[in-house]
Amino acid sequence: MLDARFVRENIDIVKKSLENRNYILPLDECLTIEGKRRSLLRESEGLRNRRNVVTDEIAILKSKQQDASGLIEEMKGVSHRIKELDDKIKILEGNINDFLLNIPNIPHESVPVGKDEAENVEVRGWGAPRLFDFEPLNHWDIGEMLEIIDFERASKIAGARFSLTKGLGAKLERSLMNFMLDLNTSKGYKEVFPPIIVNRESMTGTGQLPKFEMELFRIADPEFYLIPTAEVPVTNIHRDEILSEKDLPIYYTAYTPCFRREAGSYGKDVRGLIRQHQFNKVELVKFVKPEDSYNELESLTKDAEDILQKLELPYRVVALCTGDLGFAASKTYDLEVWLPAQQKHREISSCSNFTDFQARRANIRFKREGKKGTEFVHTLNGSGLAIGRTLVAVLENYQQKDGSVIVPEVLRPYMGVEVIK
RNA sequence: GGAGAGGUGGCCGAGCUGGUCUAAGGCAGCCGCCUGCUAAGCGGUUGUGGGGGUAAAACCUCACCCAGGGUUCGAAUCCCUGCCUCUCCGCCA
Repeated sequence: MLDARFVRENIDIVKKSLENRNYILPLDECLTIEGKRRSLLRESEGLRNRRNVVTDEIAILKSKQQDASGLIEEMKGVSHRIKELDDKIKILEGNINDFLLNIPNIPHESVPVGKDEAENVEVRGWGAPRLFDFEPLNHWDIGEMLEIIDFERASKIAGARFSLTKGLGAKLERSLMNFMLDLNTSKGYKEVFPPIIVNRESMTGTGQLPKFEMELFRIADPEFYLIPTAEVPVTNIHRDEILSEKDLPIYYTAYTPCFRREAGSYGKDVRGLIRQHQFNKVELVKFVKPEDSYNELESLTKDAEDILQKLELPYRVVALCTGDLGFAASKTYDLEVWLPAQQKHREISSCSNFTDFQARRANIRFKREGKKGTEFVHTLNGSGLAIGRTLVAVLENYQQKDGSVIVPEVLRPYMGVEVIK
């Protein structure tokens, strides 16, 4: 969410941002409502001031056994008027808030301007795609041949876009999870294991609600939501808190299952593990001081890249353009891993700086030493990494002609074997 | 699921027969004084958000005693609803 005062004082910046993101919102109308709200608020507060004064006078008169009926009559009218004004103000505030909640974050000046993902910019690459002396198979064929992934039974149990790993496949999933958590915690990220169903406030705090309800699994009664990413519970750890400057930066890493409706993606990636309703992911989350957040984005991205490098999987880093940038993000790097069967790079991590956008919604502030007042922290997060897609990348990149799969060096202590066959 | 207790300022804790509560008192923190010494004493000070004001401050003002409604001229205090915490019983991974 943007600050109402920021919007009214920087209307041109906000308009430019919306234009670059291909958004159309009636900003001027919102500003008119905001002006109206402030004038009503002033009237209401003036009357309250009057009432506070007169109420004390009434108390004094009564204690002296004197008549106060005139003042009481007057105050009846004043209180009535205050209530009228407050009702109007509340409606206007609701309108303004709904409006602000639907304004996306402002892209950083370094973000390339572009219409859609075709205009994203490759920043760097790492590793060379392996040369195969045979036709590489899709991961779902490898998985079924080795009997480590079972799509049919998963759809019997739950439905389409669910999967079941077993044997060394299940162990590979668990090994990836442990490897990533161990690596991340060795760099100072604190491991947390949060709730994976959350309330509406948490979803609103990180920006999933109210705009993206259709993408979430919801539990109706009582109302809860399944998290689409650990970003939600982990960022909300500090909702409505005032941190002290010396607490910052705070780094967390968390493994959680993630749940997504994938509404609107019918026909996309229908086979395999790429797009599932339920998948596992290890996430990196940071709370930092405003002046540090863009440097922290670079180091967070490097930390995610390091996982791919240690797994020796080729990838590239892409800076998202304004048209492809997520709602809450001011800047995002996607990591895309090379998948030989598809002959394509596919997203395996998305690292974003949300500046104060989530912090304002979730009310996460900090206090500087020796300074009055509070400021919003900046929040960042990135996958480190999506486990299902990493499993795909390992199977496809490490497959052998005989159908077996070599276990990456760094996973062998976790797997206990060198080859899956 | 049944029975009971409770949610007050950074923390502890009074107030809860409605009106100097602009919330006592204590602790902690900060500033100063005194005292020659890691102690004690004395005085002062301390939150958050909004509106106005200013070059920026100062300053003025409104709101905040879990949240949301209600009663009243006036609510921390009375009434209703919800959320959360704790204790006991039952059930359960």
